[in-house]
Amino acid sequence: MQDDDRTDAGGGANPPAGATNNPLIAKLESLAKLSGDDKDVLQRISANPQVVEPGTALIREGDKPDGVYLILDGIACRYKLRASGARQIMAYLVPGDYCDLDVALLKAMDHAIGTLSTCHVVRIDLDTIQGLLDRHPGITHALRLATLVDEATLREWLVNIGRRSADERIAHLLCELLLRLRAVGRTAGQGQSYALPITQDDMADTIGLAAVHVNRVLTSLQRRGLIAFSGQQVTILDLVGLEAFAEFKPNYLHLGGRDAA
Amino acid sequence: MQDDDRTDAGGGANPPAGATNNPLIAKLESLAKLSGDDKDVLQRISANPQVVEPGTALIREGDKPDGVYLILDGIACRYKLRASGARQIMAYLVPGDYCDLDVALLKAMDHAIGTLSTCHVVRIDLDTIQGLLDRHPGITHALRLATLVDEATLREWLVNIGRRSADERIAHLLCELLLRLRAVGRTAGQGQSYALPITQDDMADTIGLAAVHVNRVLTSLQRRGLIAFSGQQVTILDLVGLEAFAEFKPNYLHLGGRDAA
DNA sequence: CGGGACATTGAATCGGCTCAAAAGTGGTGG
DNA sequence: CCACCACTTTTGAGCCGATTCAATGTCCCG
Repeated sequence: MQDDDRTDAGGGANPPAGATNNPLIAKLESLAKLSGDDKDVLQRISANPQVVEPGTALIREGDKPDGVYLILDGIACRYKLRASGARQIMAYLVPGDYCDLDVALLKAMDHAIGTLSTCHVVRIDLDTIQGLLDRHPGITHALRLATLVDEATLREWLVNIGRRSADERIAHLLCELLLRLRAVGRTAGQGQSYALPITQDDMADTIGLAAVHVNRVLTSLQRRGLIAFSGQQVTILDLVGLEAFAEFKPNYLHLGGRDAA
Repeated sequence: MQDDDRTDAGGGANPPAGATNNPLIAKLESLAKLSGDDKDVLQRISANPQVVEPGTALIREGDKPDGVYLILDGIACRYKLRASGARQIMAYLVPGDYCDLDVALLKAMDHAIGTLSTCHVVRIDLDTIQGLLDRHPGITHALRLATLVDEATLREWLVNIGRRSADERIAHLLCELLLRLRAVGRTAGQGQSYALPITQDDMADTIGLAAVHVNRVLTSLQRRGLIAFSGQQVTILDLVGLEAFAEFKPNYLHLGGRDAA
């Protein structure tokens, strides 16, 4: 939809002042040092993204994966479907995220990947990836770190669903998204707000709740003055309060600077 | 406690007929081919395990990890604690499993690892690991596959907690454990039963339920003739029925042979 | 202006929780 | 060998958070 608006909005609060607009570079730089050459290569890879409609499957369960998708704009996700049609979303792919560097080692995907919003996506074939890993140790290292963070995030989501109340779960998710989007320069305002182009249904399938209840919780969080919505733009009005409420500890994101190790 | 009894019990139904008793070798062989030399090296690494009491922390959240723990007997787990004391277990480490090959890349652990039962454990230092990765490509490949399976398992647990009922969750967990323990030769009977040396409290913290309710569900699954308990030995009486009930699809374990890819 | 997707609100229900107590179970020391 | 203790399992009763079902409201788009 209005992705071009968002590009402007992102200009407000990019964290490493004067960073690229390239979310992959920004993400990897938040985890490790990259050389100028590394960045050039990554920039070249991100050229000419294709635009994908919301609700498009990029990879289906059972497929033998033959490439990697890099998200440059929008939100995609990993998910599984039950026979009943119930869906569980297991990860969000925000700008700078990519899927399954080395899943090519496996014979078949055990889950699907699809877009939640309109997305700008680049497909990178295996040879390109391999070349990258062979010739750019700095990138390789950063990508490995990123993989570890993905795993840590997955674990935190398990804690979220398993041991937090509905209100806490949503608060936690909103905190996480703020930090992740900040790291790739996709926040607006004073770095307190961001576009969240997903439906309440999507959010429900993310945190193991029913959509109706997600609605009630969001309403309640707004009434308490913790967050505000205007359309699909979320603003965290009281980050400290929201983090405390959700018992959010950002350590699992392993962000280089600001918050803990 | 009676870990020596268990060693005997395991002798009943090792899957690749005439396999080693070494669970790490068995596990890796279920994922990839290993040379004789590879197996020798792994066998040597597994020598002289130390015995660890139930409820011992092997690694604490915040620690800077300096080695890898390999489980040879018993069950350990990854977990996080909330301020309230609530615990979420995020993974089981059964014989042949190990923790965090390359977590040394990170500055601090974002979760803890501890034993649930008495365990036989080997600590492998980073140099040994590095030597293994440098000199044994076959092992390296198998270890990478194992890491992917760990991730896939974590995703399936998220689906389990997020989108299955209490009964289905427990049924699913019991199915998964049967297959995992079979793959490392730790089942007894006709490969339908195994030792599950954990409390109902542990299980509750694993699947996001209260211990009392775990008890009721276990009782109910027994009444329905799907499983049987004798002490801490579980027997899956009707695997087909249990899998159907839990909607268990073993594809995410990526086991080489028997069940799908 | 009409249709479709999404959000919002209400009412009733239910799955799983909390609290509480009783009944094993195994280990320990006298 | 028995009594005792701590831990775990089992069972009951009542409650509450989240669900389902259903209706209404809102916005966007053709």
